[in-house]
Amino acid sequence: MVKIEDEDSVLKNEHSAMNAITIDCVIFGFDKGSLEVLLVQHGEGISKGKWGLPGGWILKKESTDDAAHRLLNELTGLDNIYLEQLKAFGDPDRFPLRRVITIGYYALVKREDYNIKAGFTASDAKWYKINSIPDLIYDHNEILAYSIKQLQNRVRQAPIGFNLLPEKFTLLQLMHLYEEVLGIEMDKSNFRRKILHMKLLVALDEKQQDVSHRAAKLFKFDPEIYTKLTEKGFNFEF
Amino acid sequence: MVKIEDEDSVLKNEHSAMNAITIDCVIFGFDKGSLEVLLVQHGEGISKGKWGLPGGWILKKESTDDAAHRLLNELTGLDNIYLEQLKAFGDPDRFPLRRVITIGYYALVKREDYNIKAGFTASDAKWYKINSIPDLIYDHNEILAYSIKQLQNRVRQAPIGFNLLPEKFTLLQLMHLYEEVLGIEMDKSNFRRKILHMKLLVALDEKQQDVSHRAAKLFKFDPEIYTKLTEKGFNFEF
DNA sequence: TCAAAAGTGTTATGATTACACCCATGA
DNA sequence: TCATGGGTGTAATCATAACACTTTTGA
Repeated sequence: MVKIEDEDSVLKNEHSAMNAITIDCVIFGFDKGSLEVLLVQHGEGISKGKWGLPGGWILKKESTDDAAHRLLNELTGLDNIYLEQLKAFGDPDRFPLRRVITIGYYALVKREDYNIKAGFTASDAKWYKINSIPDLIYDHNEILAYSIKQLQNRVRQAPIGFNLLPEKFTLLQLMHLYEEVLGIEMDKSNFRRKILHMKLLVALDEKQQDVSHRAAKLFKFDPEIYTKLTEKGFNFEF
Repeated sequence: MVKIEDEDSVLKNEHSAMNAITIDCVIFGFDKGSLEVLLVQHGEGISKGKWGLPGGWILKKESTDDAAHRLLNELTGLDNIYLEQLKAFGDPDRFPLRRVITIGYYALVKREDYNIKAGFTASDAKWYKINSIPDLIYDHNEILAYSIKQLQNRVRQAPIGFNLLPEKFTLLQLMHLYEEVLGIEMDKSNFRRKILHMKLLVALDEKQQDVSHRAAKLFKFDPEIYTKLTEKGFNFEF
């Protein structure tokens, strides 16, 4: 079971893992027009009941990236999650018991894929909307704030936003995602023109189901053009 | 005296500092139209004679940012250097003796300010042009490559490039800096229009001295607009 | 007087913005 | 039939790219 770096695991895990460095992970999801993050609750110790970012220790034989992937998998059961390192957070007083530096990561998951792993209950892990985040343990509010800025930057430079959407999506869903992440309003018509002009999307022969208005065309993204744009970046200046 | 993380200091410094984490720093300079980095030479141990990035240990009571500033100051004598963290490099085999994770930083210095510190000789530290970097110790070539990419990104989003130039500079010097960092050619006329249009620069009542052609007007940047643009970013899409 | 760099001006093209408008569909 | 979102069209404005041109100055 994944733990957030807590007072107990500090004492228990020293022998089997790197003992001055942890991983903390901001997991983003997008649901009903809202950007959310997955937080976990401390079970024991002095921070009992408080929420924080999921995290844990780095094993002696694994890279930090591997450690982050492993922790994510233990929590969500998902492989192949989009994951990027943020940076290291190294304030000497960030962790109360002793000096621990943490490496921040952020992940983008499709909410349709997400299922809480056995070992976790609804009271252990919960999605929080980005604008109603509680007071978190240690420096986790700072890490979260940094991750949001980073997401806003990255989303305008590479087509990573798709990792938050279902395989098939409508143009307006995509636009709402950008509006929510960037905190701005966009023009429907101009957005359509711009995004279609990039040739990144493939129109499907399918329409939305079960909506109480005109059904919109569904799109997916072209994986070939996606990798091309991810490598050389793109300019999404809204 | 600054050390790059070497086999000796691993053994000597364990008691006084964080022993599984180091700092490595890419120091960029701009001289005669070329982008350069400052490398230091290993004095002892199995990597004797090889070049690497300057780096060192993090003291128990200092933040990672403070550690990077301290190491830079010990090496160059400079305070107030422009410094940004890159990310943590955490491959389990990156350091040969045992598991050490390093936090990469990059710094931008004005070559006019730079003076090698007492304790260093010319054979200890040397500027290398970006396109003739030797084979470096550990994963330092990887860290350097990453820092160049990061510099290219940042330079197009915030006016940080000025940290590499003297206080007073001509528009063409600035343009050549961008050309060198981004590895592209630019149009003089279009560059002038674009950069002046941003209102970031202040024209001085001074001209270049001692040039064998028409002397160019000197500029400095407006610190107020500079901070504004640094906060909200700018778009330098060349 | 010539080379070298400083500095200005012009035009075509394309992207961006701010709209207004029509369409399809379930309640 | 009306509310809701889906989808199209257009004109004004602005940024960019490519280019030719003039000016200044030391050697």
